[in-house]
Amino acid sequence: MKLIVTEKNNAAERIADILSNGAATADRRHGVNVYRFGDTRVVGLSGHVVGLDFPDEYENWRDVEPVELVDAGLVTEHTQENIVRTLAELAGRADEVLIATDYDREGELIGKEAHELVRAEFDGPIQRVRFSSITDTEVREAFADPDDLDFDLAAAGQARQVIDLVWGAALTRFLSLTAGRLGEEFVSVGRVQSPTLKLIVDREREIRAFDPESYWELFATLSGNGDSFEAQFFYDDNGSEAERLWSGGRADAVHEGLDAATEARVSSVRRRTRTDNPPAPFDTTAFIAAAGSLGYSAQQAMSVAEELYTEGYITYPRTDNTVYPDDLDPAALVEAFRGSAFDDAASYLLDRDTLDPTEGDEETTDHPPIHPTTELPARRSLDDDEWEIYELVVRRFLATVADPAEWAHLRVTAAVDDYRLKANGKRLLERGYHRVYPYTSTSETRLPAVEEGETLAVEESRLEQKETQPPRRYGQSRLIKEMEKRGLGTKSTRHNVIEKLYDRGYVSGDPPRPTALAEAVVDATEAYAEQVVTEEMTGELEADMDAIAAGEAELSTVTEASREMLAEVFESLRSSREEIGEQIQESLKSDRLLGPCPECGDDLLVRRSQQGSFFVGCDGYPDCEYTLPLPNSGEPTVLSACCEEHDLQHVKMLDGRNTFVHGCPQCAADAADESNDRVIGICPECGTDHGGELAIKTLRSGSRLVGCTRYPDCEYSLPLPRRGDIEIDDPRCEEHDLPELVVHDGDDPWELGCPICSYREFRREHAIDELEDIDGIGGRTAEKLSAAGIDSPTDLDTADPETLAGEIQGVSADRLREWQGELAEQTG
DNA sequence: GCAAGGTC
Repeated sequence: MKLIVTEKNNAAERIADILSNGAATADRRHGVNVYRFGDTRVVGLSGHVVGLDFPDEYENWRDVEPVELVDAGLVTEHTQENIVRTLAELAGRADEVLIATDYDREGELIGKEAHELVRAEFDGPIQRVRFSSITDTEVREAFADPDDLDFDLAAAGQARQVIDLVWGAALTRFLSLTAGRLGEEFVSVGRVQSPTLKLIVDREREIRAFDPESYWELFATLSGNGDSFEAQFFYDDNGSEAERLWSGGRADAVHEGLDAATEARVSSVRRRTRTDNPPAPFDTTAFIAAAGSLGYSAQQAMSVAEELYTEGYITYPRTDNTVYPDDLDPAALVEAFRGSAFDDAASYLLDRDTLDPTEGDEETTDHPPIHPTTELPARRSLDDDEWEIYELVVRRFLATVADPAEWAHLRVTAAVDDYRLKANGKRLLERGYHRVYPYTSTSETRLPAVEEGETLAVEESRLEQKETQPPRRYGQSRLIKEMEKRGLGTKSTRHNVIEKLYDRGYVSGDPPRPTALAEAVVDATEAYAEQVVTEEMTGELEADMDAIAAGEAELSTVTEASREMLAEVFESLRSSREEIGEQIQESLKSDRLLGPCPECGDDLLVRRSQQGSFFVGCDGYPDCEYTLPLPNSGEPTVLSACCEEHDLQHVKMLDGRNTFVHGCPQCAADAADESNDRVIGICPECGTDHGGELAIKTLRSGSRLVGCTRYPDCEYSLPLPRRGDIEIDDPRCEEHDLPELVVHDGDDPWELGCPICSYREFRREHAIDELEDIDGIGGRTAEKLSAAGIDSPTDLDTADPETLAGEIQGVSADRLREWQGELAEQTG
């Protein structure tokens, strides 16, 4: 039997399909897919199936000195037992084994792991095949000419594993122990995460140190032939054009001059056409950036893309490649979109003579750029996010084979006495790729047609005082680009690293802002282990890995030298242990510090109750028991803005799209204490028995609700929006005999209606959203389920498929059972 | 429980 081992299931399936001319069938063995055709079996790993770790005796953080990890031996352990067992069983029956993992360094190491697992059961030939993308020709050619595994290249990957583990674990434990942070909230350090964090912290320091400078800009409205346009004053500054004036006196003088003038003479008109080339194919970084401008975080964008990939609608989303492989036939792929939701774009493109795809700078050997496959999803089989991302990938592909756009640029300069004004206009001449790719701006700036020498009227002039701005914080996609530029992380890990910084409490908000903890950790690491907080370590590691791969250095020599360096770091850390610990602890406190306690003058801090909810409490506890509540949604973060009345810093609740500023918690509590409940009707729960009434209430946490006046004896309540004035309107709901509520927040009043009806509708929509998250359930089906009384995934899970199928048209009991299974899998 | 790298 011939055994083929790939890096992932998806690759196994496709390779089996190609080599068997579509005849392969799948079996499951210990929950692992094994593809079979003739005498061949193909099995996919799941990336690394063995992991590197310290032996058990190093497990306890308190009992082991971190420095002991520096020279500790390492052991490998199986991390995917089912796959390892399947592989071993297949190897036992094989008489030929081919390793077909990805064609890159990490793939070679994964291949070596498979090699060792196979070798334990089998002593025949084990060979390696390499192909740059899983396409018919490439795969066939690779299998016709197998090679040997490159153990040097795999050893280069092992060097990375060892060095990352030893440095990361030893320093993470050291900082966590010195700061007294053990358990879930440890203080982590790593070769990739720490330099990334330093990027964010350094930028924040620049922003803080920034000293804004005033400057002035001048504008004038010019008109001629019944048309008017805006022009800006400019002057010559040592041979280059400048618009900003740095002296207020000079700005006033120019303004007076322009104000006094009535006429401007057009001194030049310059027309140029500009070619606007279509974008390069998507690699992971460019994809994340494009999805980012649609509002997706890096992590969200990748999760959706991975889902689309697993379903077979797009190619592998983790790639650095920006050049389509030779055997991608662009015309055939465009043709596949005829008659689809992208028919217009596809037909337009197929009317061209040639479809010549763009290329980016990077051509790699493991995966093609991200593009759609010829398998098209039905709109209703995807949820809104999936469809939006799918459409982005499709349109990006279509854009790469479309024509360039053409712009007409027009520049007009005019003279007013000795002063000069300019205006720039642009018009889209040829839409080109913008026809199929609506994500980049095509907004035009129109200027009227004016001729050189023409006289225009000066309608009005304007002086604007401005200030220079500090550098901007890195957004997530910008951060990923910076990481890529510096060689930090890989296409598969960069977005996870950013997510990790959030999880560790190093950054919050979007764009990510560093916490005081992050600054303290970067400070401490810069002082004692500079290598790990700069990209220098990655650079040196790359060089060492290249040397190992080229056979010029030994794995053990490289890791020994690295351990030696780490030992020196620990030498210098030893005497500063207490100082570092105090600094980190202080930073942790300052991240939560609001201001003085009104009762005892000690510090008020954001704290967390044993139940996990946040509140404001005094550092003097238990001597001082002063507390203030916080809203019950989101994670609190302390802002720099401060309440003048109470000297407490404002609090913001971070909760994705539902993020809001809570403000001063003392003010919120005071406002609630001063507000009166407004009775609007009878409590539906206890009104008839105990005379409970429903009232609009404001809680000390800032939340508002419609609740029973007999609280806490009756806990009936309905949520109300946090912001805006609530008006009680005249018409009453017939069903519930309650008034309709109107929320005034901003310009448009929001008619909330009867609070019971409105909450019921909110619950229904929420239920539909949740049901749609189950694989295989589209928007329509979710609505049907909801109409049949399924209010949540739990309801679906406990429903009897036969009964429910009888109530919903077009949904069989079998499909319901399928979804129940899916649900069980998704919720684990 | 530590890292970073695969993959889901």
